[in-house]
Amino acid sequence: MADVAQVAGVSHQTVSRVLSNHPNVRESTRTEVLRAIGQLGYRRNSSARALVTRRTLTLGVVACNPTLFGPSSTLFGLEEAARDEGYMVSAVTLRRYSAAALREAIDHLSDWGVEGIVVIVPHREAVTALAELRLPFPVVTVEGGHSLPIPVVSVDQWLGARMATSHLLAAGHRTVWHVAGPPSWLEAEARAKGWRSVLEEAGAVVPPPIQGDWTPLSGYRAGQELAGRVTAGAAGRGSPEVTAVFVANDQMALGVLRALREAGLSVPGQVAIAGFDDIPEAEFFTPPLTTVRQDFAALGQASIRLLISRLESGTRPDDDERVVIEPRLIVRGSSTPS
Amino acid sequence: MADVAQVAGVSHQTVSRVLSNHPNVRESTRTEVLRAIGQLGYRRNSSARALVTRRTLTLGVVACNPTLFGPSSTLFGLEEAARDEGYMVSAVTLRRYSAAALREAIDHLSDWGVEGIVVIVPHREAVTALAELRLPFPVVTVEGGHSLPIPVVSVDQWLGARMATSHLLAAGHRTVWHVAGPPSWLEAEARAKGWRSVLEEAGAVVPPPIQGDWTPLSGYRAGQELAGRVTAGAAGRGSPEVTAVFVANDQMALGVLRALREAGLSVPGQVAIAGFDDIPEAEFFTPPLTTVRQDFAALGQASIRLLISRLESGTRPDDDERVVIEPRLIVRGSSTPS
DNA sequence: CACTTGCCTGTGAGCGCTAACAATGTGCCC
DNA sequence: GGGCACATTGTTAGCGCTCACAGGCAAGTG
Repeated sequence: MADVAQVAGVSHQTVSRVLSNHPNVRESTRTEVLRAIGQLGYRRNSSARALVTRRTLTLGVVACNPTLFGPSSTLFGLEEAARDEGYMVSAVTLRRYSAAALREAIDHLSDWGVEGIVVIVPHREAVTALAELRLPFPVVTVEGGHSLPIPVVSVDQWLGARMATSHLLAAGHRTVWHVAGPPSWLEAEARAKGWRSVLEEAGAVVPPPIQGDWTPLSGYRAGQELAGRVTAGAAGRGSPEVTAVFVANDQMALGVLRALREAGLSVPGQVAIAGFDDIPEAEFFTPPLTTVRQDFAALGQASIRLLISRLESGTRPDDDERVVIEPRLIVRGSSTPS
Repeated sequence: MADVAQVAGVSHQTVSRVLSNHPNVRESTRTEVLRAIGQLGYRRNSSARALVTRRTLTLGVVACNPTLFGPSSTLFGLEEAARDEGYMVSAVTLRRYSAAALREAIDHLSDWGVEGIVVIVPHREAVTALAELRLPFPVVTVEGGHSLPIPVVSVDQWLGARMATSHLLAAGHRTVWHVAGPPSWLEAEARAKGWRSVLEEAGAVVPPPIQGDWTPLSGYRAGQELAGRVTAGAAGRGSPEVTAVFVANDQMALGVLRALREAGLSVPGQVAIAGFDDIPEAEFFTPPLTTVRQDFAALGQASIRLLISRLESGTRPDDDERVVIEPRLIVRGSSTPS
């Protein structure tokens, strides 16, 4: 910066003012400084700047498996929004979903001086641990559950599950089976609750949910079990007939579809299926999958807006701030005869 | 740090030595300092440290659409590897694939003082622009093409395409059609070249490749065109019969499968299909998709290793350094009668 | 004409840390 | 016992930047 000042024939402070868009700089001086900057290829040192301003303009993100469509889309929207606001995003991924792993990830981010973090880990243990940490900077969670005093941005999972389940019931099915996500995942829990609530309101029998782990393989296994029930159905084993299934995510739904097809069952003829997420592939499944679309990018943007508003207000407003985004039911061939 | 020093009854320099694991510190002093640190909840200021050491320990990543399975998996492996080496990763995503967008992304990273960057943008224009930028820090590309003087880490796309094509030919097909990715993508080009080379070596007719854009929808359209040819095939329009198709990625292959099925064609009975990537869903397509698996996580790890080795050697070794990872053919039902 | 006002610019201090050097204490050799 | 090597600690000087303040100059005011 001293070099630039010398070339431009001004003081380093004037160079600083030009770079910070300070108003009180004569136009001719400004252009002269900018010329010198261009000539020298100068870039302001961010560390020195951060040191004196006490602002790193960096936000941290803790993400769970970012290989999945949802988290990665959220991250995408989040990064874009942060960049527009002049912040940098540093992401850390979680290998295990333990409290220790979360703490380690947050420590790592703290070491680099992030001003705030977004936690995209809809996992009960992790979020609980998060609430217990008293961190010296603001935290926002995405899908972090509503029972903790941490601001959260989420899609209404409960409502989405209700939409899918109601849609299936409305098509005339007596009841709707459910392939659930792992119980430690908050989203899985909310979806299961939504599903159950609709059945109870309708006075329908609530079949035992089948446990999956989000992967297509687990969906496949669940599908095999369901197929077995359909085939053995006439024999009557106390459980209600399987004619409709709400699967907690699209990947598992893919596995279910395959298992049913292998068992010779037609979808939606014999069994209607609905998923959750609306991954790009869902429209091209066999048959195209009825599912619940989540606006992941909006989730990311909202989380950044919330985080930055706390950062810049400086205040620590209500810790129970909530942003809820509505999901949308996308009806396709897996639930309606084509 | 001064506070810690006072509490521990030492100088700030000793505190610094403890934090840097300097050898010459008496054990009793070290524990005393650590105790003070714990008591005060002190954290070393990364900006001040970066300012004086001239090391930010931050790496930048420029990624194209990280919603896709490949890039996001690479990013995942990359971040993990970087963290193990004590670096932080800051990622920026590209909205458009222009030279200007790339420059903007890199500027953004530079402003935050990254020590080096990994560019995961297998796009011709972007990579060419990258080669022309003379950046003051090391750059490594993932799938950045081998024709430029930039170190690159990649899966051998050409070989992967050859594997898939050879596999289809070996099954007895006269020739193999190809649904290609956008020509501006280096991976699309390499896969098309590999496909073509096998056909030429085998003396097979090379059908005109059909252009897609990586999306399931474009695959679906390509599939409709192919289905049309099969049905009209007997009429003979100069083009060879469609009995096998190598699709440049799994998402498009999904679209192709659906279009063929809608046209009443059986896979692999009438048309055999192979894809590329091995996304988690591929195994559960109808039928399960034969595809070429890429080890994306290894790609990310290798890119970090390469980048850090340049960083720490300080030297600027051969700019044509290359790491090539072998792909693997995964044979499933879409290419072989079950 | 002195005085204020507003604009523009320069000066000096210091953000929190590490590198280099200086200073102390401790043990060992001749 | 003097001197040397070594381990341990303290002192000082910046790293490159922004903030607070001071100063200079032109224009307007009483």
